[in-house]
Amino acid sequence: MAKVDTSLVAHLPLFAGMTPEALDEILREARSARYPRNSAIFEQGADAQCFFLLLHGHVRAAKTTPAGEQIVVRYVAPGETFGLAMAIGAARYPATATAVDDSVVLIWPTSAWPRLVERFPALAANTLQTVGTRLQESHTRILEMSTQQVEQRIAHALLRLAKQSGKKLDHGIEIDFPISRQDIAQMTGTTLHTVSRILSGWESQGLVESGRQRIILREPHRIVVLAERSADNGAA
Amino acid sequence: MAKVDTSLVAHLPLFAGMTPEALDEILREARSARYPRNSAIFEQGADAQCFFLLLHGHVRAAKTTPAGEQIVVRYVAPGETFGLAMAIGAARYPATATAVDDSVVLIWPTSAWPRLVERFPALAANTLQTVGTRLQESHTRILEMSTQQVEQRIAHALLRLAKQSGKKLDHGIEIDFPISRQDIAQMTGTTLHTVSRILSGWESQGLVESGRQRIILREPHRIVVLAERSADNGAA
DNA sequence: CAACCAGTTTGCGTTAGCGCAAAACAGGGT
DNA sequence: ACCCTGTTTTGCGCTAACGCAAACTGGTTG
Repeated sequence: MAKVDTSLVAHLPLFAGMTPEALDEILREARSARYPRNSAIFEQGADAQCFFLLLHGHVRAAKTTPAGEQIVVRYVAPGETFGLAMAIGAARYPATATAVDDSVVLIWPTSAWPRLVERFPALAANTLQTVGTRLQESHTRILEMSTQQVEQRIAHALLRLAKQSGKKLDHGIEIDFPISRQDIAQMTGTTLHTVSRILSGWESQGLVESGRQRIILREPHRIVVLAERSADNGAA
Repeated sequence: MAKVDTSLVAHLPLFAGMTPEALDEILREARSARYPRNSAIFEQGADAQCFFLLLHGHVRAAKTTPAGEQIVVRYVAPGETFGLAMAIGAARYPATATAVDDSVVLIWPTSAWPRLVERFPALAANTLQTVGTRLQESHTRILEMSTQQVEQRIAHALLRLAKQSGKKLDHGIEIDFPISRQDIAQMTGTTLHTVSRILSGWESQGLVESGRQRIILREPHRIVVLAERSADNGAA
């Protein structure tokens, strides 16, 4: 089994407050794997045999309705865990995970979780922290969907992506993984048509520069203004 | 300090897998309090000095935007915990909690949490389970808001309330705490006007019976049909 | 018992955003 | 270099739901 360098992951929230020996012991139970761009990591409904830690790349977690409509639950950035079905006592994955870029992950068998938690209680505490934060973010998203209109939601979504996975450019920030209009629509609860129209509008105002699965925020500050503008204080 | 009967709470998920002695020790750190109907338990943004376990009554957790709009995050039923800001490492409550009915709660000081978790690791594991479940429910809600129309969302919301806090009647199920049209609107991301219109419609079809802060589902099965109907297979 | 008040109902005009359809576009593979 | 496929753009009509305004209801209070 390939050895994982502890120094690369020691600083992650998941391992906060752990001794190097503990970390070493935990990592010994993991294997690593590479997923090429656009490959499935696991499918919604499959039994949750493993949980994951993303080392490199980007992963999209999406949920599908019986009718086949999808929403993006979140984009996973390097250093984050995903596929934690066992944390909530679920036997099956509640969402589908896809590598949107060539990705490298650490993989633990779900069966190892109880033992690891027993031996390293900090693991449960740290995971609780993470899951709690995600719950908050979820609530914020619900709040936005309930109270803001589409343009503002898209602005927020892009700013969040920029913060989480933005690559600083000379002038602007680029979302550094492939993302389509459709994906943004599924993050914000709208349609790809509406997203396209809005981004076109922004592009003609010089706020963004975008193309095939590529988005650069040229004027982040002005986008923040859009995001925070309430329903009535529209354009002058 | 009033003594709490362990047998009343021993079966709760929060205390799963704990010895009676452990439970006793945990309960010794708690005090109990009573909140009359419509009284505030804590406010969004206040520092999170305590966390709570609801024994009797019902509590509404709501989040407010800077602009003053509200959404209902969830209704807390007896046996559930709330105000777990410390679980996610937040210093302040992310939402406001209000007793919607005369309620009795157990209260622990947030400061006791680290010690309790260290002494009883199962506490963290159980809480993780709970928070994880709530995260899933959140995602389901986002999915619904993205893909379903208002009538279906309201149907789902009422069915959920009925399941969580429904009182079985001879014919039908009554939501057994006061809930207004406005509240339902804030749960489903719509306006009280729209909720009122839809409930009026249902009432004239005999699906529900409702009045001032009171709702009885008379035909739960037919409401399930409404909830599951996809966008296109409308009325015959 | 009357006045009040919070919650509810309903009508009506408006509109943000959807849905369909079709065209333009951009890569990647052979 | 060319085709093929997946993505993006844009036009146009439509409608679900909003927003405002006004009337109504039933429980509570002085």
